[in-house]
Amino acid sequence: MNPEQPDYLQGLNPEQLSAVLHEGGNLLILAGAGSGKTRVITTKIAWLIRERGFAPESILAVTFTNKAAAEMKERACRIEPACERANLRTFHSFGAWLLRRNADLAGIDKNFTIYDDDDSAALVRAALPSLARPEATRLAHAIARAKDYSLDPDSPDLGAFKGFSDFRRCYAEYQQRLRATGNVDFGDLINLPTRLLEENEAVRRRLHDRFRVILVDEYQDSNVAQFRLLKALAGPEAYVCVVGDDDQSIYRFRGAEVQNILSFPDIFPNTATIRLERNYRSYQSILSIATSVVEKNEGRLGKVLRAERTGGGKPQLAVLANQNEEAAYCIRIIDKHLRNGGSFSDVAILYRTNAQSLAFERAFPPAGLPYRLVGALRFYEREEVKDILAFLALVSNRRDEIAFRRIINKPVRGIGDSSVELIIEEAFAQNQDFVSAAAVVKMKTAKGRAGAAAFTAFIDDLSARFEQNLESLARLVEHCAKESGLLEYHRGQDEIAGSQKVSNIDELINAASDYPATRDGLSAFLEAVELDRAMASGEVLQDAVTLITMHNTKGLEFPVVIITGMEQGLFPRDNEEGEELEEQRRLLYVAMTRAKNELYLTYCRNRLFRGRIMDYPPSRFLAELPAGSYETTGGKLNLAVSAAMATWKRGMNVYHDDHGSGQILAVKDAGEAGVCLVVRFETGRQLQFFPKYTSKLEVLKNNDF
DNA sequence: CAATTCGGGATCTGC
DNA sequence: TCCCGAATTG
Repeated sequence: MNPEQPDYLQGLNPEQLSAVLHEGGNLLILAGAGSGKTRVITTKIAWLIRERGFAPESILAVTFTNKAAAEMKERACRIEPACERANLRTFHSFGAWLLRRNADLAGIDKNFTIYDDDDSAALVRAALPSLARPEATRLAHAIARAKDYSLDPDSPDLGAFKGFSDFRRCYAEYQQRLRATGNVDFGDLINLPTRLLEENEAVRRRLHDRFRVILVDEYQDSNVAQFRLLKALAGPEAYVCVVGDDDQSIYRFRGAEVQNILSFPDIFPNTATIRLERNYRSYQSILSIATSVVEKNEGRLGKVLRAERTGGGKPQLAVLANQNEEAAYCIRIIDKHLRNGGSFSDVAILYRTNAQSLAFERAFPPAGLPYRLVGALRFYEREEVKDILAFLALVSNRRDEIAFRRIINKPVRGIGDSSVELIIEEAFAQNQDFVSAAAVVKMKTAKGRAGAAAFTAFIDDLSARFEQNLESLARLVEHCAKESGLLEYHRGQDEIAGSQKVSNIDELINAASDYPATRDGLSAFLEAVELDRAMASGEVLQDAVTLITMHNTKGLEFPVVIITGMEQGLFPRDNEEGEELEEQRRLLYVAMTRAKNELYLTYCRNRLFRGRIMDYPPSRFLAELPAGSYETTGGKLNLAVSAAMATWKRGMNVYHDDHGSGQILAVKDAGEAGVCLVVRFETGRQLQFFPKYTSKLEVLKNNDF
């Protein structure tokens, strides 16, 4: 330890210190889980400002989640308050920031709103009415992936996106329709700034001149489009530092490209590489079991994590009957933790899908457990929020087709599908916005006429209120909720369904109070809601258990972690093989390495799924864990079944020595006997087999699994 | 033409 | 269970 170093550099280990003090070329930090990378980044930002004289405004740090961005800002400001003025954002938030300031040059409306995946799918349906909904969703998904790879409709590489008869034309149609609305989707938030930088020298110079330091956290989850933006943004003078861990790459499904981290030193010359392999977070027993998971993967750089903390017990696996017992088990763990002097906020309950939170949300309040639900609001909860936002979006931009379609007849005002299409066509034909078109088009019924008049008058009234600038934004949003009739409408829905829509609207109104009642304030508010799904989800409880998806835990840590739902078919899903399966292993690795002191896993023998009780064998990941790496409570596990379930799947084509070709109709848990297969052969016969006892059955190669 | 009802089919992760 | 789309009724 060097006594001449400033206080905030004391306590860094040699690798961390060299990462903070590195200058000159570019820097790649390969940082294992819990190796203190956030500390390195925040310390580095503070050091650059304090010791190296960088203006805070010249520093850009991007992360992947809002939670991580907020935490980074808080920790950096704690060391050096001037960090408040540095640009610490998510990639998408940075893209939106850049586009708002250069909207004219990028060819879009300054008050653009951001289309999420649902909006994009709705736009695909509007542009291509012949598509059924599932197909439109798949197409929207494929377009989003193309944008992740920075591919335009005329890019020659689009051939990789198969599965649609005319993908190029559909993509082009979508893109044209999107530009007509004046709005952007998530992919545009990355690609439009890149294009602006690449094509406009003045903008490029200005930004190169401004950003002298660019840091990227969770770099293993960047996609090709983000890599290209980073390249375009980094001027010849810029210092680029990226931090990542290939074992924690968990967003391949949305275009993340591990190649970015491997090729970084080739693209950014004079790159030094520093590895952080000392883990300060978890006990060795937790690191060992986590490492044993990713060791099963083939394509990895490979690194050794060493625990700096000694002690700690073995991870526990609980075998439980169903999701209610699972919630009860979690309550017992939390109670025990509290009795030992811990607090609610020490505990996180992790799951693979958001739908799994429901059992905990039901079981916790009666047990007196406060909880905080992190991340995605479920769709039905968002419905009413999006309705209100659609009115506001229309005030912001009257060409917003999806917002218009969403609320033109909600609550019902006698304007049916055919009338809506009439208005849309009129708007396109006359090149005018949808609200004006609604005022002009002749409705076919008296009800429709009255409805359209009331609608346009209401939008005009809302717009006027923004111009007058008399009320706060929260009051304007409240006015909108009441006078649109949506509040009443959703109150009725609440009474029918017992839902919480009105209180969600109240939360939305509260969230608006942080923004000024101007058009720019409205745009900022809409952007924040779109980019931060957690924002409108309610007040932050002081001390509460965290309910969170495994994906959302990236970058977080908790003294006690319970990973729930270790069932084959849920985690991993049965169709996940190869690269996808490896990604799921990395996800489990991420989940396990969030735990500081105690790690629990739960497996439920059956689970309520789509209103039905379904049997599940244990996750194949449990079968992969070394025998002594954890302790089991609550019952014996039949891991033979999960291994067999991984081999035999419903729908597979099989061949039997005696009966010929056939297809698997069902795979049943047969306990000690492994699995029982129900097979229908081409001869029409339907028979059952136990693969454990016969070798006459084999999997045919022509399966899509 | 608009609004409601009923039956079949689906399944995640997130900026 | 929930949601979509076809079919039916007002």
